[in-house]
Amino acid sequence: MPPDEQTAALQPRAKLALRAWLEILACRKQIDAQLRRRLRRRYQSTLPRFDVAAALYRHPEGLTMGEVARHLMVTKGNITAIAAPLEAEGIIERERSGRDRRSQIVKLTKQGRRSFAARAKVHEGWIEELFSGLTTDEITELDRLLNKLNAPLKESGTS
Amino acid sequence: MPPDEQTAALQPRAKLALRAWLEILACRKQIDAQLRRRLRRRYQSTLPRFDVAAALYRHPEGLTMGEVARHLMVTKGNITAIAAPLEAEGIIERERSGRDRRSQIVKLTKQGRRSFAARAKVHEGWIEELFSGLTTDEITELDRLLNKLNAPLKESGTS
DNA sequence: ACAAACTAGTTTAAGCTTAAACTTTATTAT
DNA sequence: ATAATAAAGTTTAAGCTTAAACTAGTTTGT
Repeated sequence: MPPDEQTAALQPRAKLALRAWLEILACRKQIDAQLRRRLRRRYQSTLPRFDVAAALYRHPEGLTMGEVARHLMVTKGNITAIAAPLEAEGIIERERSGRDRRSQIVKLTKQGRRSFAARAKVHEGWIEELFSGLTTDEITELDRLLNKLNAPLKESGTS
Repeated sequence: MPPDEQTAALQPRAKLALRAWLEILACRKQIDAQLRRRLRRRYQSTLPRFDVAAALYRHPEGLTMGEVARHLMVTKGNITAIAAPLEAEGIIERERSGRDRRSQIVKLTKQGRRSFAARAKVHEGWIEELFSGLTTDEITELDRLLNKLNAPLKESGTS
């Protein structure tokens, strides 16, 4: 049998998708590495901790541990692990929920809000810098395509 | 000072980029989770091991440990860790390089090539399925945008 | 009331990843 | 030649992440 009849001719779409997937991985890895390095050098902190703080910043009323996990699309056990150092640093605080004694409400402390607000501005600048290769229209289009790609995948949630 | 004059009015581009970045993270996480789960269920294996095998499959002449690390954009220590189980499973083999005795040439074993070829076909099907939300043209455009985003970031390499 | 089923959060074990220190071998400059 | 420098790969410590088992508290069906 001719070796490339099947792989090359019949599946161009699969190859394209594979290329795009590898490119998603590459972009994510590069940007992630940059952000991690900068967070570490400048704040002696990490990206997962930043992400938890970001979720709580957007929800001043507080979130349960499980809600934080859902927002970040990770397991609950992961949040347990990240919350410990954040609490030790005085960034977050937890109180037992009145209505459900298994549950606890996690919030940023006053100090945590102040410190996150400052870091978020800096972080935004980093992102803009890392996206400097694209025009504003291209960024918009990229966001649209990624949203469309992501939409059908959202059904199966992390727990 | 008015609180939103700066953040809202002067930096729409940064907000767009931030949204796109979060969308990259979300897509990557969803697809990654799907692939990991399927590799585990079907082959009792992992994505990092698949990635190492893929790099070696594309280079039948063999690669040094450092070259594998560069292809995968991870540290050399990481490859050391992933190579151990792959070697134990009989997927890869290593031989000391003649010209440089620090170096070693890593290759897929015959069995490793056979097994990877089969898995790669299945994997490609999974990717195509996970990209079913996009048209072929959209996938092409997505790939183009990600390439453009990635290009300037490639300068600073992992080691 | 109360047993069964469920849910919130933690713990555990395993694997991935990095940065930095380290060992061994090569290269370079004198 | 040989000392300084650099490079290949490994090791170590720390942190992230998941899946699965577990604890404690809640809800549901009878």
